[in-house]
Formats: sequence, structure tokens, C-alpha cells
Amino acid sequence: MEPSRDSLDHKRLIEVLTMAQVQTMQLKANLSEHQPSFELCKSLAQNIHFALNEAISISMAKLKEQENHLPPVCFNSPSPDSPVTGSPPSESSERKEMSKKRKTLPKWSNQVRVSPGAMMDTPLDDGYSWRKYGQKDILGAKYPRGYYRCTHRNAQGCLATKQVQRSDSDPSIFDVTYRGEHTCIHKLKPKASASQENQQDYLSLSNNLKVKIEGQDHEQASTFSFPSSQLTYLSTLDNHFMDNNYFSVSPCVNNQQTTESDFNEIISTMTSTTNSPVVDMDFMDINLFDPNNFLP
DNA sequence: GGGATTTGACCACG
DNA sequence: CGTGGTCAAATCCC
Repeated sequence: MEPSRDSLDHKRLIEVLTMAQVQTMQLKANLSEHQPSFELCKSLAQNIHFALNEAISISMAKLKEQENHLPPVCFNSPSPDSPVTGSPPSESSERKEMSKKRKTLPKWSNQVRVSPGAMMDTPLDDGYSWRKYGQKDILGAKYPRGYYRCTHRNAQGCLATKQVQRSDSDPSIFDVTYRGEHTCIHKLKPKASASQENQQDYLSLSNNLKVKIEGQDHEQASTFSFPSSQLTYLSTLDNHFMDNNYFSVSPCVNNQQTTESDFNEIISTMTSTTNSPVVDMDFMDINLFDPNNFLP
């Protein structure tokens, strides 16, 4: 039973808002710590901003949609194979029938920072079993890029692949780009059962894990971060293909003695300094990395 | 011996 | 034609 586009958008809206809420809790928790990580706060605030931006964008687009009685716009960008009734408006730009070979798979990337001491070549075990099928020196990059595909490609026809590249600026950061969704019946981590310690391993390895989802047709991208502490990433972001970014960690929320004012201050500061017209999709240009936007 | 990795060649795309 | 992604033979490792 195929859900309607409308319900998909609503679902997406809920996901995004849930995301914002989760990140907000994490931000609060972090601020209540003895030494709040500025980087973490910045990252969380940025993610919240993105999430809310997207939520507003969805809402406004839906509103416009209803006003104009236009066919629904779906914000669940992937799944290009789904035969959407209605003309795709993005087809105006004459793409010369992009050969069906590449570019058809959804793509998103993580930035994984491993703990500085552990300079392992395997940045982050994401729970899937990968098989390396290539390595390439990339122009301008200090380190080669590794190409991996799902081990079950032959057995189950799983087309998921990923690329891993070490950041040349910071060798402890790996840029992991996922492509395609896992169709394999996959057992999460053949190792130890999903014990708490094992999950703590994930945390220690992913000090700062960013997930960037990229649609194929538009440049719009959403970015979310996974902080090292109190990782409680609940949403599936886009359950079309986000399975392997699903980290379920015991929600060890800190004591909630955070002063609401501190938190609100940061948020208000952020929104006031980045008062962009939210609907525009170019919010990636917003200078969220200016520390002045976040300094208390 | 079987599966994973390495590595140069090949190919598609811009 | 250069670059990035994939193939596949050779090699490695258990």
C-alpha cells in the first residue's frame, strides 16, 4: 500500500522536527556539562537550524501547493524509480537523458572523525560488511579514496556502495559517502551482540559524524551531526536509504539543570544573525561557521 | 581453497 | 582528454 506523497511529506516533516527536538535536547545536555564543547554546540545548533529550515520549507511548499492546487511536491527526494504520476518539474533543464548507468542511486556522505590516537584505516564500522573493490588517488587530495561495496552484492544483489576518503587537512577525519540503499538482509554487526559496550565503541569512534543527504536533482542538502556524547539519533532521516545510519543508543540524557535562558540565547542569536529567507534552498550558504554566531 | 584486498587497466562522464 | 568510478587478475590472509 503506497503512502501518498502528502503523507510522505508529513512524515518527513515529523522526522525533521523530531530531529530538531533530539538535537535540541543534546544541545541542552551539552550545555549543562562542565565544559561544554563549543564545536559540539555549534554543530548541534547548525543542525537544528537546518532541520527547522527544512521543516519550514516543507510547510510553506505544502501551503503553496494547497493554494494553487498543484500536484504535491515530494521532499523524500530519493527513489527515482518510483513512478510518480505527474510531470516532474525539474525536467525543464534539458538533461540529455542521463545514461541510466550512474547517478541513479541516492547518495549521502558522512564525515567521520576517529579518535586522534586510533589511526586505524577503518574509520568507522557502520555495521555493514563492506568489500573493497578499488582505490584511487584523487586529484588534489592527499590520501587515496577507497571504494567499497556491500559484501552481499553477488549473493543478494545489494547495490549499496560507499567511498571512504581521509581528509587531507585532518587525517583523523574520514569522509564517507554512501551510495545506494542496502537491499540485503543484513544482520547488524556479526560481532558481539548489540551490547551497550559495543555501542559505546560506536560513540568513541564517531566523535563527530555528519550525514549529508544529497538529492540528485537539486543541490539541496541537509546536514545533521552525531555528537560523541549522548548520541540519540532516533529518526531514520529518510528511511528509503538511511538504514545504516541508524544509531540507536541508550539515551543517557544528562540531568536537566540547564538554564533555559542559555539555550534560548544561543538559538535566538543564531536565528537573528542568520535571518535568511528560509524558503530559499540556498541556506547552505549561510555562514553558520562564524563563531560569533554562537559565542555566548 | 575461499574470501578479501591490491592495483593497474578500462571506461564513462564532463 | 582528464578525472573519477569500476573491473578483474594477481596477491594476500585466514
